[in-house]
Amino acid sequence: MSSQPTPPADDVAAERAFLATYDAAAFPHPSVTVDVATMTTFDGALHALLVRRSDHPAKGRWALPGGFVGIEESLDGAAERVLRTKAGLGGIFLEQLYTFGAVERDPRTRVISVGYYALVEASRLTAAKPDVGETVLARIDVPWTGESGGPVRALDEAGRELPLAFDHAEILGLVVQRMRGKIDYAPLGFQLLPERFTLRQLQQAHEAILDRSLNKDSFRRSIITRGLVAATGETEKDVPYRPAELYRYAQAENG
Amino acid sequence: MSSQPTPPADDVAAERAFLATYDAAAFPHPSVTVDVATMTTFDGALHALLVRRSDHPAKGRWALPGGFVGIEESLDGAAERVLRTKAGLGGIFLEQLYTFGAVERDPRTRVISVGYYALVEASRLTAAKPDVGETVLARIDVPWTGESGGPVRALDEAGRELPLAFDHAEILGLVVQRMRGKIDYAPLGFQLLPERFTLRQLQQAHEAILDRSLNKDSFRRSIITRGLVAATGETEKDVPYRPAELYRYAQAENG
DNA sequence: TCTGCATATATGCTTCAAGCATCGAAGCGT
DNA sequence: ACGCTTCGATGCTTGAAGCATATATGCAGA
Repeated sequence: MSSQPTPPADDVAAERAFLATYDAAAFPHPSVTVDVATMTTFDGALHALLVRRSDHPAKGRWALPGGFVGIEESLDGAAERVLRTKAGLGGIFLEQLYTFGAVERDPRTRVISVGYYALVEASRLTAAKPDVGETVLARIDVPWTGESGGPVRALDEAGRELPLAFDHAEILGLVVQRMRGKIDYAPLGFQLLPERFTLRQLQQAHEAILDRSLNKDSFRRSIITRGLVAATGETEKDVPYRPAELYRYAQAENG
Repeated sequence: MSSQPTPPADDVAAERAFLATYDAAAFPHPSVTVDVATMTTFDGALHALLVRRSDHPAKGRWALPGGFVGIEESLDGAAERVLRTKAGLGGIFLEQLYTFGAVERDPRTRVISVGYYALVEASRLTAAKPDVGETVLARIDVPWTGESGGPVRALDEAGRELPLAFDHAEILGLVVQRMRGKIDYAPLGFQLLPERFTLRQLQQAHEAILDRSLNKDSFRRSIITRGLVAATGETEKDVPYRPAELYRYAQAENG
């Protein structure tokens, strides 16, 4: 805030003197990690990237990619680093979710975890090659119950439930809840689609997030009248029915 | 999550052995604090409790009450403790807001701050006696601009702008933004009023949060038809006009 | 080539909530 | 008794969403 008045010069000197003697390591601190839920949609459902833990604690269980926050690294920077190094992804939507601070959430020691979630189109996520052992794109099943979704389950392609490490089921539940609360007014759906998409694809992304079907005409009208999309004039190709027009995201030009 | 399968017995033994040798203090950690914005409404505006910093850094500036998170204390517990010890308040609405993790946000050392906000009725806040030096109930001015509010200013009763420490202006801006986004569907307004209140008082609380006037009839209809309030049969007293009926909050009974 | 099919896209009707104006009701003060 | 202020109800209008219907378009198969 550059509009704030500058303190008197002698206060500045006193502050400098204080800082020179401050001992940051004088008392025990909780550790801080970031955990990143990378979400995408396909087959009409939300999916998240999970990695199988190769070490204790929770060895063998499935977890969100995460890492400790460096001493000279911002939280956002740490989340970007985890996303880049553990999921092989960069330049995508990434937003802080919530911070989880229960004392016993990690059995090793006191760990506070700042949860993030990222959104990416499915083709980029399946093409990305994470360099961290065994991974899976798990279907995240959180039944629609109006407000705060139902129980959280992570399923593999065969429908088997994957056991999650730590409190990561809780984190994923909050990710889904946040996405459901936000998609009505924030352009989350576009982050899950390629640059050009049909309105049907956009609706399917919304339906996957919400876990409920939407009225087709109302959806189209709402998206178009709000000026969220612009027609490209092109149509989809190689479909066995009438091709739909391709649209692109048009960042709200209101006036 | 008790529904998860139990790992095999030998894995449990291996995990115990691992934990016995884990050294939590082996690498440098950022410190973690909580900062609590205690909000109330009166005179048609939002107000926040601020304390004047008596020590460096930022000596003399106004700050949100805060404190370091203990090694065996949850984040929510730390926020409750700060609220109790530094504002003299307990048993009120308290919710996590966002976590601020820029590297240079505190000049002492690396400090990550988990922001919380609390809501309380004005009479309880003015009656509470914080035991931490000089305090002020600052009017928080964030102009309504539709989406993400305007510039954040903290003003004393005379309208003078109070200089804020660290990134606390940013935190307060996010508090207001969160409250504005949430009040349409969450019962925030009731937290700012006594148990029994008139619909006019509730509307004034909403208007103070939003910094804009609301249509009286639409507001009444919306609140009543959503079943958010129940009439008590009593009316307000000692008013120089027709007394309005007193209502109380009725936690959404939908069926 | 013609026909059927699946989907896209446009149009109209109904329902419901919000904005807005009007009007009577209920207390208090002069 | 009268006027003032606010409460609280009623009705009208507008706009968005749900729903149904009708037409358009491209492909596949007879």
